[in-house]
Amino acid sequence: MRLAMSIPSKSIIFSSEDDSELRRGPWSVEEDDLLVNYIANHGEGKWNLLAIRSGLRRTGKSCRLRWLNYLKPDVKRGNLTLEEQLLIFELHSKWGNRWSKIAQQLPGRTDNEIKNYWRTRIQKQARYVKLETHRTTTGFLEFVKGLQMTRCLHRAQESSPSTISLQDQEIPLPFDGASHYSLFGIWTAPTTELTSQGAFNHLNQQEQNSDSEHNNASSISNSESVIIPNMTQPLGYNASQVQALDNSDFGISLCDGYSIYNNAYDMNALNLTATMDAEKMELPLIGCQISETNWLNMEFECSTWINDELWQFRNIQR
DNA sequence: AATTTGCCCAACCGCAGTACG
DNA sequence: TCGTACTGCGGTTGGGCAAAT
Repeated sequence: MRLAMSIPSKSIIFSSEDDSELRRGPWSVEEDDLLVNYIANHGEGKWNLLAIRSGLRRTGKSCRLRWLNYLKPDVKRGNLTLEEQLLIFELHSKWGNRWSKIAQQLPGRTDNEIKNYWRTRIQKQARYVKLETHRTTTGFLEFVKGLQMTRCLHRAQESSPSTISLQDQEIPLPFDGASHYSLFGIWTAPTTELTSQGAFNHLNQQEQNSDSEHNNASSISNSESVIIPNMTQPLGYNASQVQALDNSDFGISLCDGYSIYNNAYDMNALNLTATMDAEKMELPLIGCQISETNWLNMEFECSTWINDELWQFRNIQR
């Protein structure tokens, strides 16, 4: 655990002749103590005043951030649990990048922590997916197979709970760099159109509606989601489209049209022409075949699976 | 052993909303 | 009603560290 460093960072601004210069960068242990003691005696709030009276050469803003994200006693440290990952994923699908709102649902977790988690874990997986889909359809197929595997495990768990402990299982997913059954989830982005019948059914619809109007442009509300069944063309990328995405400064865009970097759904990316080879590809684990004309169904089924995974997993947890 | 690369996350920044005089 | 200060939020940056080369 990286704690506050007592060694001043080079980013800390100070002046040899003027000791009142504001400090920046990592907090020292002494500063932490000062802040904790002050708040213990005077309470939170009035951060600018606090910064002045406490003797800290920090801005009030910096003090507030340090307290809320690190020093506050109820701040939970350590890795996010599986349940927390699940909840983050679920809430992000609902609220988008409203980190503080998501954080409110995870006691002890800060918006900053959740934001960092999302950016690092999810982007890493997104890169993997992109890499795979760039070259072949293998990524998608592997992804689907991975899901199928997890579903089998879930079903086994349901039918014989004593034989398989999902909690203890390490279920490798092809798109997940980590070996754990983590909730990676970005792939599920296109599934929002399924929410009326999918995993997020249980979300309070009224709340969804009221929240959707607060969503900023960087996120997508359920009402804005793409209705895949209305599409007349199978999903898929052709080389030029993938190349176009590569050339984009936004970097990561997934085959579902979701861009990690700007956290938006690229509707244009969804309106793609069929480019898959007509040849059929075996999916042994799933026991079905995919042809060009089946890609739409494949996408749809995949969406359903993912929603099911979440839904079933929640049930298992309960 | 030295260097490079990539990941993680604390901290900062700018902006918007709110409270208050 | 206006101006200012405060607070909260989301996006971004950069340093530390460990793994890879």
